[in-house]
Amino acid sequence: MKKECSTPTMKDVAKEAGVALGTVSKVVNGLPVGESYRIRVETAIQKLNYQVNSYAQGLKASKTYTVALLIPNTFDPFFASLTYYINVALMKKRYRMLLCATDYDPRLEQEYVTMAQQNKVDGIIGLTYNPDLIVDENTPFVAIDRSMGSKIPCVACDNFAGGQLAAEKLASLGCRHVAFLRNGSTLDNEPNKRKAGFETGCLSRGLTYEMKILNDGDSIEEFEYFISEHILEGHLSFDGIFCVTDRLACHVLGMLQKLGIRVPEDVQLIGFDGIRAFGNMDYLCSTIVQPVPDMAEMCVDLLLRENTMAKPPLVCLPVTFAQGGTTTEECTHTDQ
Amino acid sequence: MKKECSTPTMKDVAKEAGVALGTVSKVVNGLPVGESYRIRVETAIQKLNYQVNSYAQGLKASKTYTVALLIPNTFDPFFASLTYYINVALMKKRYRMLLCATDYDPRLEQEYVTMAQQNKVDGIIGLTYNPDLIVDENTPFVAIDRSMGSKIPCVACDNFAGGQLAAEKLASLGCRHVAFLRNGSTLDNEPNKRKAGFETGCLSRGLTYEMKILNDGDSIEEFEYFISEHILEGHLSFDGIFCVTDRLACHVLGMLQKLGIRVPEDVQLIGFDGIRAFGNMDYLCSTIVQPVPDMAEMCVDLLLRENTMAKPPLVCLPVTFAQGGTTTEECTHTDQ
DNA sequence: TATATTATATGTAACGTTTCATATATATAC
DNA sequence: GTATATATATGAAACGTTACATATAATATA
Repeated sequence: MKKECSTPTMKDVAKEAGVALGTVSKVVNGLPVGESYRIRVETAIQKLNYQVNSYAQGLKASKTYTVALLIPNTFDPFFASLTYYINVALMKKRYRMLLCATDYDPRLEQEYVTMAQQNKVDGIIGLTYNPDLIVDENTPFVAIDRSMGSKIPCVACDNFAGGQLAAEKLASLGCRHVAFLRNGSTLDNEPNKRKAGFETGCLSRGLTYEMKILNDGDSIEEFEYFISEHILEGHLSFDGIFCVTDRLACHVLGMLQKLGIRVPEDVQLIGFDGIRAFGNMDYLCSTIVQPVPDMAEMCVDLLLRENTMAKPPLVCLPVTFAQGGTTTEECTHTDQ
Repeated sequence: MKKECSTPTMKDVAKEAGVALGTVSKVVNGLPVGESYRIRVETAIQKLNYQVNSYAQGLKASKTYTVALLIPNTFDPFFASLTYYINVALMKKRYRMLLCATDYDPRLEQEYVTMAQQNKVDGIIGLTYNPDLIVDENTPFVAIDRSMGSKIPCVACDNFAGGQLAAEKLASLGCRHVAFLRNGSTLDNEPNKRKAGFETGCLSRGLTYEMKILNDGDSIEEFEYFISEHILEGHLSFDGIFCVTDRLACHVLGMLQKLGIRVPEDVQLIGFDGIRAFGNMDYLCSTIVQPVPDMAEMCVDLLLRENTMAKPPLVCLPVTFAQGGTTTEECTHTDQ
């Protein structure tokens, strides 16, 4: 009668049902209300096709059931997988997810954090690269792969153990002299522990090793020079390579093939992350697998934890090795 | 003095600056206001670290600067890329994005639509599989890859032309007898026009062809039987294959290699989508590339168009061919 | 100097909920 | 039949904004 086009409000429902505003609110929120009232309200809701306005709810309750996810992008398979599983974990708890693709841009990261806070999100999960990121004290924040002080919990896989595992795997496959290749962010983040873990593993298994670390901005072709320099009479001076990511491992695989070096016959290659072609097919390379679904669940749990129990500053989840064709099958009995 | 812990509101800023509420609002929204007032308000905002509450704004304006994206998941590279570029396009217009991963579940799709509407989003972009999806009349909706009636615009690449292009490419590479392989959803959606386009292309270039179409639930292994059945004396009876997606093409590539058939020497293989390893590296296979960034931009443009100009029911964006190693290099002069 | 005209700040109502104190109806006891 | 206790519905206030009608100050005109 009054306003035809706009969406109906609780007031409209109340009028239609001939009850008070508060009664409608109770019905909508499942609070106890007389049977006859409930029915009248429910039919009115049906008739008007009423839906609650969660912005009004959010304003009143200052609880919005929304969480922001800051992540560089969604096309990197690791980020894509994390995004998906965090979305699922949030949905399971009836939370919505605001996606914020930051493209590794510290300025954009800060902008998104500010925006998220204005949006009164109930929390932020962030895989960020801005060492000076300012997050408001009373917006819960969970970091992925980066420690941001003792107040902010960080979720990561056990990167150190992963590095160790890679070394041990190479050792048990018969490698003697190995290499570690790393590129990407040089910030002090959790994935950088892969190097320390790998060194520790090499030492404990008697492997000698060398390293090639690229800084931000260095061309990935540097790895090709590095590899070429280690070819003597058609042979590579090392017999195993551990790359800091599967992404790098795939690059390196291409370089090795171009140089006529066979994988895994001439050199064993292990990556890190557990990337599969299309998400459910074979691993792209032999790899240390991050438990992405568990990490996602853990982020959400930590973020939305109600109890005041102190949140752990770092949660490391276990990694596993997966055979992906760039290492030989393990022979358990012979020690060549 | 009063409430220490809670976030400051406009009222607090007004009190701090000694001005009226409306003046603060004007400053925040960049409306004209006396210079001395502006300075006083801005310093107060700085001092209190005030941030607008966009839930209050949303309630008042019934405009939330939020758009929901419904997509099956983010780990499929095509979806991941779409998600990223839509996020970027929205951000460019200062819109936020609510990510809704539906896992192809029609029930979940409907649930997300309802949720999005309650959330008073300004619009929904959806790549959905529920033929009966109910979307409220006054929530703008843009579909990707599926026509949902004349009222709802649909954005897609030119799938028909893509099919044609694949056929023409195979023809110009010297193929005589080709095959079309399709799996995935059998709903009436835009990508299914690839088949018709391919047939048209084959006919116009004098190629004979056969098809193998799998229905929902059929095992992908069926393609392996199909291929095996067409091997006579170690030779495949066709010399070109067009797969409905790169994903399928990669599967088929594996099958062919397993069967000892060389690609592209024995058979040329073309996929569809334009998937690259890790988003910025080589194409996984020779492919018809969808213009994902343009499609993303178009979705956002159509969704947020202010003018009342009738929205086109279907927008097809041009595709291109990309060489990805599963076809031979084109020899422009000889016609073998 | 007094008046008309403009420009700009003020403060209140409204957006659609939830909550809580109040009012009403129902049942129980005397 | 009245008084008391209990249960449940009611409606106003509040959440933090924006917009508009009103009030105030500043400027131009006579």
